Amino acid sequence: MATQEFSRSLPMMLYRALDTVMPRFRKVFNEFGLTEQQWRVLRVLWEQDEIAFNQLSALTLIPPPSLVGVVDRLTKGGLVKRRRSVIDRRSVSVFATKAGMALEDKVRPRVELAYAELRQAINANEWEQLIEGLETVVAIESNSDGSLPAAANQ
Amino acid sequence: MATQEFSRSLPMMLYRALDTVMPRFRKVFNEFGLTEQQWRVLRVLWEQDEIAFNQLSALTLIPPPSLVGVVDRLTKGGLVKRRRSVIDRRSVSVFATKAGMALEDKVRPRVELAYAELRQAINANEWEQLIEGLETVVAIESNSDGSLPAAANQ
DNA sequence: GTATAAAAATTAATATATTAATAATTCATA
DNA sequence: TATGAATTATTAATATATTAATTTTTATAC
Repeated sequence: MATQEFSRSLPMMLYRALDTVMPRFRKVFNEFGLTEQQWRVLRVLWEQDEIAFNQLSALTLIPPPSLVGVVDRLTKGGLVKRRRSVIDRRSVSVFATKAGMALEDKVRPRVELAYAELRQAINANEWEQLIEGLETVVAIESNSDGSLPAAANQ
Repeated sequence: MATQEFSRSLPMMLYRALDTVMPRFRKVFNEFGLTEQQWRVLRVLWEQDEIAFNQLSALTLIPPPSLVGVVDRLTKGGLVKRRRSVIDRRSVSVFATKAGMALEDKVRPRVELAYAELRQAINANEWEQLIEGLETVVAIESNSDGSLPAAANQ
């Protein structure tokens, strides 16, 4: 039946994979009062003292309009702060407060344990192939209109 | 650097893959005034005359609280209708109206063309391996608490 | 048969995604 | 150097996701 074809399409398989793996992580985030997106922001800031807003958006995969709210709520929680650039007053950077930095020791080991358990559930070779396959997808050139370049159709 | 490790983690790679492939599809949906989720519902109803609400949720991967609104808006647009079961009055089924069915001929070829273009951008073998890898992930047993079964840690 | 539990859809509250538009600033160039 | 274009973050409007709670109905146990 063709509905099966739909269920096994690349987009649906990607969504199903996320639905399979993310709940175990979100459970950890929620224990610390964090949302998934808030954790992603902190995860980046733990390794990068201060980062431009647009780079933070790129690294966390959180679109700018959403990131505004995520940073707002992290700021309200005392975990991060904004700083406006003096050189280019359009741009804003974000950095973690002491409280935000202190969370790393508590949260990160728990998340990495969940990740290790996930990895152990899958054969190492297959895991590697999967990541490589996803990198191939990500490497697809996409124009502003979302269409594929002509060179790809060969 | 460890941020690279984060960017190549399975969840982030899944998100990046979706961010790469979905815009070209959403562009088509939007041309017909449909959201991605609305299209998913119609995509199922085009092949299944009438379907239980909870099965529609499972097939579309739209969680029930979200699906309520999606079906509401499709109903308001005259594309689907609800029917309450006489046998079990808790359950509801959904079916496409004539207008909803008529959309198939216009929308589906456009979506399938976009899908074909996407497939051509990736080597056929790699595509197959990717889908298989995703199926392995989806097959992971997940308990209600989100942890992996002990048998998986071997 | 009745109380209790379970199931199904829904509501509620909050957070995030999507798309378009806007305000402030900087850049480019004529 | 003034002006129009481009950048950056943000707001706005709507749709969806997440989690918990609720309502209605059905199933179960006693």
